Parts: sequence; structure tokens; C-alpha cells
Amino acid sequence: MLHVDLDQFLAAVEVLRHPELAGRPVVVGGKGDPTQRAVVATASYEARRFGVRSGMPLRTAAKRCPDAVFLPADNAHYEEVSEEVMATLRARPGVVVEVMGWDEAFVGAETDDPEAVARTIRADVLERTRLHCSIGVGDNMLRAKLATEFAKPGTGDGVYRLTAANWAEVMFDRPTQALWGIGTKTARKLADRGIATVRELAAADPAALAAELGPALGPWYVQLGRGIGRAVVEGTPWVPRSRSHETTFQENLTDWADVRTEVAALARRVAAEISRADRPAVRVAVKIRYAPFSTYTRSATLDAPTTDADRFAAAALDVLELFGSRRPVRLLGVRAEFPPV
DNA sequence: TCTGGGGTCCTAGGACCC
DNA sequence: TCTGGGGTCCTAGGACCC
Repeated sequence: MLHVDLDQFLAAVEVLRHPELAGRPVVVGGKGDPTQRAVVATASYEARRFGVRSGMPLRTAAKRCPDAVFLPADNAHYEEVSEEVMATLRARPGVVVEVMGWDEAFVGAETDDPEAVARTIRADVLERTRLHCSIGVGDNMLRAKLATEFAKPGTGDGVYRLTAANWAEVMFDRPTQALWGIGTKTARKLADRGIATVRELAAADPAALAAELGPALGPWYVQLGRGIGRAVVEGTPWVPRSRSHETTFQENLTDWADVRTEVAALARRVAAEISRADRPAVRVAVKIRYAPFSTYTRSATLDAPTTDADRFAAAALDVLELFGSRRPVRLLGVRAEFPPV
């Protein structure tokens, strides 16, 4: 199977619309104003050379790279371009495509020469969308996904293969955080238990980790260390489990009447969307981030499933009452949850 | 580094029931 | 009366990913 990942997707799409930006450091995120509360969605490779990274506050990015061009995120446009890319992948006969986000997808294909297929896909995507991508080849999703890192510009040449055959050689000396599913926190917890490398994780006792890190997560981490993952690409369309909107305010809300107004507005936005999708909510959750940055969620099961904006907003306002504190609010969010399939 | 927005899945504790 | 064990649902929070 293959893992296709577009290179610096948002920045690349913007450069296509603004050719004069080619070769310049480009940072996409928020409203494109580095003085606002927002983070980097994608930085071009030129901007990354200055230490600009995804998830970094725009303010910080501007300090590291004052000459960068800051552009607002235009999600509707990225959505369209992404659809074009995915359509290109699906146009190949006999493949199964599992979309993982705007800029990446797994492609299942029966072939004796996956590298040749990968090269063809790269050429097709480039021809049809003028976008570059990197492709990981693997014997399961974990390995294909990780292979892509070694295919990326600066490290590789566009295609890389990672399978059981070279897993130990390539991965064993790397930190556990290199694995897809292990982040900072888990890497720390593992390190505290003497497990720093993929090699050590692969050799760890699943039962011991189950006891310490959770009955499902513990053993799963060991599997990650061994390079084990799902081997079948699923082509069936994804059915969302929830739908939400949230906003970080440029100025904290201090008046609770404003908080109520904003929660109702967010709830109505969510209701409009679940109504359009004909997916009644069975549960509503409200999220508050108080200044400076402590986040809480309260939720409730609805009396009856609904897509009705008035009823959904009223339910959200009821849940809002469950919060004890009315300290200044930095962020509000409302989420609709659907019944389990 | 003063920290977005949209998601998913797992875990643990308490309520409740038999 | 202070005391079982198992199962399921609800809820909040944590961690991770794009």
C-alpha cells in the first residue's frame, strides 16, 4: 500500500495562486495577521528554514522570520483542491483510496512494483494539480505512513519503502516519538519506564504496559514499536461521529451575556450543518477555555435526537449553566454528537 | 512558543441495576 | 446492617492527529 502526502500543501496552493511568492517564505494561518491570536497551519520550506513550524503562534513565526509573507487560511479553497487531488488518486483503476485529511491519503493497490505505481501517481498529481507529493510504500498503514517522512524533499527523493524487511534497520535506533501515535506525553511516560527507543518499545512486555498505560493503549504501543499496523485500506466513506465549531476570541469575554450569545450562535451554526447533513444530534457538548488557558467541557444527552436550531441552541445554553465559574473566557466551542453506528 | 480549529479514540470513576 | 460482584451507561478529561 501507498501513503500519499502533499508537500507543504497550503503554502503550495497559495503559491500557485500567487506565483510571485515562489521561493519566498510563506506562512498560512488564521486571518493572515501575525499580531492576532492564531497559529501556523502550514509554512513553506523557505519559512521552515527559519524555524517556523505548524502549530506555532503566528506572532512567534513573525519573530523568527520577519520577512515571511503571512496569508489567511482559505479552507474552502483547500477543500476544493484536495478534492481534485483525491479524484486523481481514485481515477487509477483497481485502487482503494482512504482519505486521512486535506493533504494525505492511503492508496491500496495490487502490484508487483509499488515504486513504479508511486512514481506514476506523483506524475499524475503534478500534471493535474501542479502540486508535488511524497509517497511512502509499506506493508501496512503504519509503515507506509512513516515511510513518507523519508521520501520528503530534503530527506528523500519522493518515494521510500518501509516494510518488515528494513523496519529494524531504519527505525530501531529512533526515539519512540518517531512513531505515528506516540506524542510528547507518551514518549515521556515510556522514557520514565526505561523505554526510549523503538527497539526498546518493540521488546517491552505488553502486559506490563497494559497495567501502567491502559489495557488497550499499552499493548498497542508495543505493536507500534514492532511496526505492526492495519494492512487493509478501507475505501468505504467515513461517517462522522461529531460536528463542532469553536472560536478563540481576540479579546477575552468578560460579560456572561456575551458568552451566552456566542454559545447560542455557535450552536446554531452546528445545527444548520447537521440539519443539512440530516444527522440528528443525540448529545451536545460545550467547551470553555478560561483565560489564560484552562479548558473544560460539559455535555448532556438530549431528550430526543434533533437537528432543530432552536432546540439545539437551548440545550447548549442549558449545558453552559453547568459551568460553575464565570471567569474571563478565551474560547468557546459547541459540539454535536451522533449516535454510534 | 502566551499557545487555532476540527476531529478521533481511550480511560477511569460514578451511577445504577440485578 | 457498611456489605458482593458483574455489567452497562454516562460523563470528563487526556492524548493524539491533520
